[in-house]
Amino acid sequence: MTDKETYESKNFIEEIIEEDLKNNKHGGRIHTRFPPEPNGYLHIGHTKAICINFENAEKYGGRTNLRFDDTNPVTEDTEYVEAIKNDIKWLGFEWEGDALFASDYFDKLYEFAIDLIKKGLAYVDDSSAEEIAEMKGTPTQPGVNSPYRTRSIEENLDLFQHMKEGAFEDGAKVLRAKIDMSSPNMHMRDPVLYRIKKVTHHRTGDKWCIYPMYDFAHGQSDSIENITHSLCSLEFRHHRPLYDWLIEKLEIFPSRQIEFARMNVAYMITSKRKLLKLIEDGYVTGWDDPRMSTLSGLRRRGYLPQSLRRFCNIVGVAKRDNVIEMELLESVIREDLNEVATRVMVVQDPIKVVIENYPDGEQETLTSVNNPQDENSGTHNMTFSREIFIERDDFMVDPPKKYFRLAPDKHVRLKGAYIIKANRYDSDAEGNITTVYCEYEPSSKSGEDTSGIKVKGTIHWVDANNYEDVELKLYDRLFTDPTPTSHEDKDFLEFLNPESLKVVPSAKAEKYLSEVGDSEPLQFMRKGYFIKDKDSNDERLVFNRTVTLRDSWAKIKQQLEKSKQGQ
RNA sequence: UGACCCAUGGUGUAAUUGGCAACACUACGGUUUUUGGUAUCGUCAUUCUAGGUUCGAGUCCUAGUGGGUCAACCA
Repeated sequence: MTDKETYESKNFIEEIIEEDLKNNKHGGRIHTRFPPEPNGYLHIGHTKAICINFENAEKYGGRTNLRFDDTNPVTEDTEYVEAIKNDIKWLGFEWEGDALFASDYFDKLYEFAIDLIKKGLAYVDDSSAEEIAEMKGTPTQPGVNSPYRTRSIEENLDLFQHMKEGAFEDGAKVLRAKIDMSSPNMHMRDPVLYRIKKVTHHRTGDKWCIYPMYDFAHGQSDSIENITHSLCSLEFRHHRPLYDWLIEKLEIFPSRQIEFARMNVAYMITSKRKLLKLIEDGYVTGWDDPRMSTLSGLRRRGYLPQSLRRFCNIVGVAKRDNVIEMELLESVIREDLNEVATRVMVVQDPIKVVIENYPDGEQETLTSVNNPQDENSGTHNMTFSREIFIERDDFMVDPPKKYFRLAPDKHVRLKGAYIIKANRYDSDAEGNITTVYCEYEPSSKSGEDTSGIKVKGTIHWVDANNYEDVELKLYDRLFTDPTPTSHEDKDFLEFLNPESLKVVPSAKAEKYLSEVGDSEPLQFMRKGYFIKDKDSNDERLVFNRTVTLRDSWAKIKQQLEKSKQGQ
């Protein structure tokens, strides 16, 4: 065994951690954190951040805190706190101790601010937001010092205390760090540390009327919690010098910020503001609409938590912008569902088949394997009789050569039952097939076939004398463009897919479907993976399509149609 | 017209740190199959460009090009 064979490739974060471990930095302790703001639901993009933080800690024997970054009471709410906790648990992660809140540190943060003022490194600015923006300059032009920048420490201390006590109106004053108004990094141009907001906070109530900004709360919270590796996305790169500056000046625990590229998935959006817009304007039914990129949406859609985690691991971690193809996500979920889904037969668009040589009034019971991938999955029963439903797609009057399904004078196997042959059919005034008349081969029963008939196709079916009507929700991508929010000249709503949801009000399902559990993964054979929806009740069963099965016939069909047009 | 980050197949990541560009997905073509599913085999790259260092460069250096980020009292 050589080094070559034992070598395992590491991403850049793992390399940093292993280097730190090697140097016994922080005594070999690894402590990460996931810091969501409770102002919306978690989405697929967060999943990557969650996995990176929790899995790296787990891998290197460390811990991970869950800390809510709740420093802006205007947009935050406890409803989101509960939803976020629920989603993280669903993914299978356990955070260290109780959930933490940046708002737990408001007292400490206030002391930090006083410390900074006393060190002559922060000042109270009376300028308006517009004036501050004006004085800040632009990325290509240096800013200018605020006239209030030279206030004495005593005056700053006094003013800041009065800010805290509510002596000033919202926006009248802010506390700023005194750094460098000509820095090429805009975040170092005397960033605002505290602002006045006379707003009730979801946890601290009316105790405070000044609230710290992100830059004065996040890194400090990391430090207070002794976080060793603060893993965040690339857009915070420019904040890092400020993150480090504050830690240095405050002389507190030196957490280290490391940035990675956030994950983008084609045809999905992850802007909380835009997701909220979809809900508010009624394009979707809520945060948990199965078309949403939210974890609650994906869960309702039938995605498995381990699939999402595996997806994030396959995608990897790096520092370049990326858009992951949806096909990869679908491949991962199909792979997992294939292993566990119970197979059932459901006809979505039925036509009736009458088996003329099968005795009228008779019914037999056949067994159906629950999952051919799993020997221990068992079987369930289904009935067969003279009249059955098959899929409209599975019969063609004048089929092309490559069509392996039912057609006049052609044989096909009914999955788990008999071989049948079509003799004739009825159609309505518009030419739609209404009934196909067939004969079956009694010696071809599934598992004991002595007929010797070779068939190329096997189709699914449901006993027309014993079935359950169910509602199906067939979901497709929510947008027609892979990156709907990337167009400067067009609003993302212009790319909404009008066919993102198709409802099948009464599909014909085998009876067994009424017995399946709420979160039992299902495969509707030859159609796709489904999961029972929470809208199901005693009168009506509703199923969401998680993802279709791969469909190579659809491709062949498309090619046939194309070549037909070409002629 | 500033600073910072990034650049390897259609997509996303690798390349044991300077030594035969690999894996997965997609696409295409086979095999198997009582799901046109699953499984399985095969095909698809002169590493953004130009110089340089070196016996040897995807990797190091220089310049360019392209993409991204930063100017909220948001996080």
